[in-house]
Amino acid sequence: MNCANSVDYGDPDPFQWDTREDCQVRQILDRVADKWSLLVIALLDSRRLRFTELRREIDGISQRMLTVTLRQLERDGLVQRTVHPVVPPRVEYELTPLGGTLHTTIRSLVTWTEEHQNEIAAARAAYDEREARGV
Amino acid sequence: MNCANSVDYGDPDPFQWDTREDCQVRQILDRVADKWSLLVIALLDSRRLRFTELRREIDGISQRMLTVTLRQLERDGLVQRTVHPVVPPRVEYELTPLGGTLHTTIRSLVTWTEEHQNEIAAARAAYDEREARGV
DNA sequence: CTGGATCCGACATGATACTG
DNA sequence: CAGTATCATGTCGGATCCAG
Repeated sequence: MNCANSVDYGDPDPFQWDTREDCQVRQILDRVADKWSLLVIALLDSRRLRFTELRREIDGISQRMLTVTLRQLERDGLVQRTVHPVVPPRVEYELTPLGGTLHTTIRSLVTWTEEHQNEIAAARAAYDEREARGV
Repeated sequence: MNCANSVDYGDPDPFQWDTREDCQVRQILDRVADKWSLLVIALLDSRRLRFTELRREIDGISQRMLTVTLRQLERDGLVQRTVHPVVPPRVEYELTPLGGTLHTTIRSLVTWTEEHQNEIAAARAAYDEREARGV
């Protein structure tokens, strides 16, 4: 990880990654790999969605968490928020160009999960089975 | 999302994803996109690392969380745990073939973050600046 | 060295009520 | 409709101690 944020402690690991806590890359990873952020970004593909539409699409998200998540994504320049000065208010969210590049990556993560969910389920079952016999 | 886990409620969204809470894909996403899991998988690239080595590489992780994370990854069939019956104990962790496929995807997420960290930092600064003026 | 078990506090999140 | 504010809570995760 090329980490702009932390001083050089020396002793780089063989993969050139900075796994230190104050590393900016790690902080951003926590943000974009967040449970709700992931879903919002994956949903907003070239669509503009209203607040309520997003809320309806993402089952289980509370109003508060949707608000918080959208604010963070907006702050990070990944999502564009557009307020239409009408009544009742109409606010639309869409990916910025930067957000679009992240969308691709996150999509591949979702795709990986879709493609391998059965293997994972099988691995879990096998593990639990071994576990049960062991105990 | 092709979701093996939940019944069909009808009304699929235009992108064919299942964003319901009981969706298996969402549960797996939460797991693999977890803060610590991400780092462990990203670090274990064709290397076998011992528990203590991992702990040293991942700054800020507690013993407990490393143990918990590794157990989850092992259960999901992403990480192989090898115990050498020596004293003191020697336990090594490495990616399974399945874990290797995930490694690639996660690496691309890390790479994205590395490449765009400056844009994000700039976006944050701009947002905070606007915020400060607004208030 | 590699954990398991326990305790406990902090923070993230949910629920609810209210507002422009 | 799209939030904000407040309060309640429960989970995550750190610290610590112990064991094989």
